[in-house]
Amino acid sequence: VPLDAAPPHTPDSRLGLTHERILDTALALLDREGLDGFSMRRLADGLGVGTMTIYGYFRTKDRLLDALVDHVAGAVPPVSGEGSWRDQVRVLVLAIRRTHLLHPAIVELRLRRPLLSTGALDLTEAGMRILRGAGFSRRDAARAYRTLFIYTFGFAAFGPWNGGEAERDQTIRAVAALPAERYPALTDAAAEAAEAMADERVFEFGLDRLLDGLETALDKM
Amino acid sequence: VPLDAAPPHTPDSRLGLTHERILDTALALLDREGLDGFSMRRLADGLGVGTMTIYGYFRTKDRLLDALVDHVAGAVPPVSGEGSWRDQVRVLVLAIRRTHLLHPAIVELRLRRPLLSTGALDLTEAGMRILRGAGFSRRDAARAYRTLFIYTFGFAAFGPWNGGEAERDQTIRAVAALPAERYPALTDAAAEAAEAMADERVFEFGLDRLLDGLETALDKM
DNA sequence: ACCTGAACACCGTTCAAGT
DNA sequence: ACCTGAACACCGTTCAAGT
Repeated sequence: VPLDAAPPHTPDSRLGLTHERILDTALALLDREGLDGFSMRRLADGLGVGTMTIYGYFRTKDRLLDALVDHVAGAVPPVSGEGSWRDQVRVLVLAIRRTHLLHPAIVELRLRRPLLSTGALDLTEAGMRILRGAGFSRRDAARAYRTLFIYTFGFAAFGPWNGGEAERDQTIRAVAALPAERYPALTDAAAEAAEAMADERVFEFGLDRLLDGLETALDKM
Repeated sequence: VPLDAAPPHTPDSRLGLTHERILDTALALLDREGLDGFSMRRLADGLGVGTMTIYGYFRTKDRLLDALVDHVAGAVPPVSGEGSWRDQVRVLVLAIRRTHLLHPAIVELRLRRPLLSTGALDLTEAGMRILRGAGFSRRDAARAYRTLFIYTFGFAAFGPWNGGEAERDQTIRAVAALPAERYPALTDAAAEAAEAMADERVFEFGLDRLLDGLETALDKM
């Protein structure tokens, strides 16, 4: 488990190339084309550089992707320490969510990679500070942060389909058209089920339930 | 949003090929090699068949993967309707979790695909039935199921590293070695934080908090 | 030293041909 | 009709060569 995705080598570029510029261009390509459309060859084209030049800055494609994940984690704005612990957790979690929703492919990448990069650790530290300050034990704070973290990334990953209203209407119709004998509970609540699959507010609904549960556990300590 | 990943075409095989046999072989290959190691060419080799033969059964690789996702969702054992709604939800969610933990690559695939396959709908129906029976409104039941579903898949996806004890010990050491000035809360709880990243019980901790929160909401209705 | 084209071992899928 | 090899347009990465 490498603690840092830090660049192994920093050439003195003759082409004005830097890790930063490569990462920015790579992120834009990833946002535009998705994971499937992203390739070292296309990235090199976008940078106006030979394919193999990138390998002087990142040893492999995987290393570059690791750095990209950390790059985005580092882009989550720091949160202020004001308000109740619930408010602070909400702000932190929503900041993580907002930043990562801008880069869906990054969420996908996180699945396969370790989380111990500097960007991720800063977020963990922020979360642990809030929860410990609220009075959670070391163990419960660690578990609570992990739960909140996975909930947030789970929603960013599996959450609302980015499709528009048309797709939601289609989903409602599809669910309503299911055979009622086999799916009684589902067809009875077709509109609500489709809405829950597409609606942004479901994230906050679940988050509030989770925070309620954590508060109950805290009161019992 | 296609409601069913059903095969578009079923040839009368001269080689004893069926969709079922292709899917079983594909799942074994996927489990063994991961998403990166999975290819149509390798699958065809495993089946002792020309690569292009598979295209007579599944129109593209993506269609085959869709069918595979549904195949696994359909393999979740049906749950009995006994006990409190909390117990029933726990049993359902743990069944989904257990089945999908056997096939990590399937969880990864779910990220990119719609969820409206027959296998997934059966699980939604089971969940909705339990929650509606407990007394949740149509809307809250739909939201609660979606939250539980995403929590479960989020944990299956981002959850415990499959690494063994060695990796966990390494994580503890890595976290403990962080600079305490920058990561005071994290280094103070290094062992607990590492444990939360590797420990199986964190899933149930968070699930219980979520169920507590849902119960509170139910009581207020 | 920084940079790169050619080459290697792979992909998914089209298409025409084989039975 | 079912099945398939060759071919096309791609990959990531090694390696030797260019400056």
